[in-house]
Amino acid sequence: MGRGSRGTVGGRARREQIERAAAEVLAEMGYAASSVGRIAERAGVSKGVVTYHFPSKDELLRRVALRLFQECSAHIAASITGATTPAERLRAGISAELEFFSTRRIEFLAMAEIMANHRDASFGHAFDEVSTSETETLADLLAEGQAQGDFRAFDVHEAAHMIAAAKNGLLDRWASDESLDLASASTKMLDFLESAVSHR
Amino acid sequence: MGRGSRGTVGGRARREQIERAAAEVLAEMGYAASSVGRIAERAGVSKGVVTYHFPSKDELLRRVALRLFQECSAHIAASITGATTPAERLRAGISAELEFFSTRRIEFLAMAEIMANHRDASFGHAFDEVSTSETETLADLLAEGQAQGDFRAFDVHEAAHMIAAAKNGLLDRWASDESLDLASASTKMLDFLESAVSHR
Amino acid sequence: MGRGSRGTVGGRARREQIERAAAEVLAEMGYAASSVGRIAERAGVSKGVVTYHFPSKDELLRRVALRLFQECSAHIAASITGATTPAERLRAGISAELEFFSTRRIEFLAMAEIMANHRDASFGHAFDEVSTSETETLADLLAEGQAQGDFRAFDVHEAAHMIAAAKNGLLDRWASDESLDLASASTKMLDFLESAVSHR
Amino acid sequence: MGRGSRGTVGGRARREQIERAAAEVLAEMGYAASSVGRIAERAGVSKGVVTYHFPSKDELLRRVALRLFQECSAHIAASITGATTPAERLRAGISAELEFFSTRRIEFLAMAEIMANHRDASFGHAFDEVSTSETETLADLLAEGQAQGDFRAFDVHEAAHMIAAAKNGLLDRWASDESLDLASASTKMLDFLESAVSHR
DNA sequence: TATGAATGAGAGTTCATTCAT
DNA sequence: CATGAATGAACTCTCATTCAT
Repeated sequence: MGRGSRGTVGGRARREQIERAAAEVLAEMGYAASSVGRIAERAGVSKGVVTYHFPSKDELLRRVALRLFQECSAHIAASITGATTPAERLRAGISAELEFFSTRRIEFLAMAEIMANHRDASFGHAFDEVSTSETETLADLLAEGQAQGDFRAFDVHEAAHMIAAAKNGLLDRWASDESLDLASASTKMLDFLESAVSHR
Repeated sequence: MGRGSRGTVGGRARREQIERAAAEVLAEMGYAASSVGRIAERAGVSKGVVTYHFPSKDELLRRVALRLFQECSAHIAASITGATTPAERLRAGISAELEFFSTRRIEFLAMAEIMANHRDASFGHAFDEVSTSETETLADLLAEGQAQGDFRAFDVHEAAHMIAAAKNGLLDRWASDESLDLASASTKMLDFLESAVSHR
Repeated sequence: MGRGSRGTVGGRARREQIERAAAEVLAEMGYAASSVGRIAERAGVSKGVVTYHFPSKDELLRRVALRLFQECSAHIAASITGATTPAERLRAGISAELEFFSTRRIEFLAMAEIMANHRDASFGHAFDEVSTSETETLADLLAEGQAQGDFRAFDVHEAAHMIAAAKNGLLDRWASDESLDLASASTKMLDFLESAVSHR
Repeated sequence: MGRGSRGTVGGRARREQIERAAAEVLAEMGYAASSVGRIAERAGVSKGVVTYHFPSKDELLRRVALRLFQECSAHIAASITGATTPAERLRAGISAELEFFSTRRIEFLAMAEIMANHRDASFGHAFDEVSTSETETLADLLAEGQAQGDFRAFDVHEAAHMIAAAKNGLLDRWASDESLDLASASTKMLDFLESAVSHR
């Protein structure tokens, strides 16, 4: 603000256009090949535009990844509303995440590239925190289920990590194999997990 | 005669030294920062030495990753010997893998960097195949357990993927948090998994 | 937009400046010593500028050589207009070529370096083809002269090769000895050739 | 002498072996790709051997080229003996040269690569001198023929250059087209040249 | 705002040469 | 004599960034 277009309406549109282009290039060509020039070319603008709208390439990538993250979180939160029991909320949350990404494949692949390669101090931490809070939420859910007698006894923290890992593993599989039926695998996984945490 | 120094005694030592240096740089600075120059510097030799002993940077990284892979596989195979029931073999295999990597942290981190970032045709596939065969072995184990009546009914393929994901997730956690008690977490995970697959 | 700066006005000027510098370096220092860095230095710009304006070093050299080639061809074509008899056209064409290069010594030397050293598939062939078509044109001219009774009988193809060789030999001599009087030597050569092909 | 094997019998054999390998590599891969390593590999020896037997790569190449030159000169000299008239000596000399190279294609191609690319002060001059003396010998021959009334009047120096150029042009053609019938083309060329210099 | 132009650092790789063994 | 090892300079090319217009 003050200088440049950051904050104006046209600026926002440009930024989104560039972020979209960045996601496409990342998904198709990988992190190493995702140069500013290539992104600009994909966006149909000159290289300078990218530098103008983003303080740095790192910032651009950070935005691409974080935005998807946030939208996903919002989607999950909305989907959990209405689920009452811990078991339902568990299913709802994981289903929502997988469902969300399944409609945003390119951005998901881009985010994966960024997270895998971006060795930036302040950046990695951001994701670590998100993933930590995700696991904690999960652990709370499991503890609640145990307290209500729905779930059997186990270490809720380790279990939370494992459930998160199972979900991420599924996303990884889907990332390298688009033909994988995410919905079906998701159901199977949730069935397995549910019986793993429940009294039987 | 020939190219490089493959086969000689002094050459082997140098190569190992360079591979060690490469692993250190990869673990500490990440894939992007692991230039040939930096690796040579770390090894205390000139840049040309690296090119002399390895046909290319890719080959060097491939060796670093594959060697650890193979050693790990051998360790697991040796550890499984003696385990008789599917449940025991499951525990033994996963324990062995985690135990193995816990003694080779730097190389593990290096391998993780390489696997995540090396977008090379013939190379990435090599890892895909290994991980596929790992999952298949796991699935076979689960099926055997079901056949023997030790394990309850579930989709063995999905379960195999989930178990592999849980194990990899644990390694990921340990990768970003050295202080994590791998042995303890491993036990908790295996306990959870065991009761998840068993009749109760 | 797009790659490089092809098409803009400022870009064209820079490109010509760089091509000029490349020709100078090639002429003075030879092919092997004509690195991009040296060319940039001679042009008074940074190394990156060269890569910015030309997709590759090969392309730069190709342009330097081909442009001179084309200008020479145009000059010859223009000079032949007005010559009616085969003997006149022969003289006119060869004179025009020698005269043209005599005003472009540096570029000629550069082109010679490039043609001699550029072992590039699609490139070397381009020159082979041009020289082939040159010889064929010459052979046609000789055949026409024979048909009209101006020239005596001889193998037109071999003679065409020989005439071309004589002309190229003269250029070679001039290339290694700037003080050689190209015009005078040219006249003597053409006199000799004329009486060689004519009835006497 | 004193140090090393220069001058010993075994040394001479090694040197010839290396020179042969160098010629092969030059002919097959071109000047730029003819590294010491590649030459050593082709010779079946280690890289150090080359450096041991030759003070430098340049010296090696110089030897490869000059030796062929000298052998060719000797062959020509021998072939001229017995030819009495200038016209016969002209034919004999040129025929001998073409015939000589036709039996030494690889070395000829190597020599051509070296002469085209070797921009070394003292080296280029050596060839310039040889070619100058060749032309002078030719000019003397032509002058002698004119004095004896065998040849018509023309500028002997220019004619000598032209004849040399025609011969070199023929060799150039053969260099880039092995299937060219050197003997037949040579005869046609000599017929043309003979009638060009003779009274008719 | 947007552009093309320019920069300079850094990448991987090749190579002639030197040297200890 | 011969070797493998090592060096360091040079090469082309890519790229994030800066800047005048």
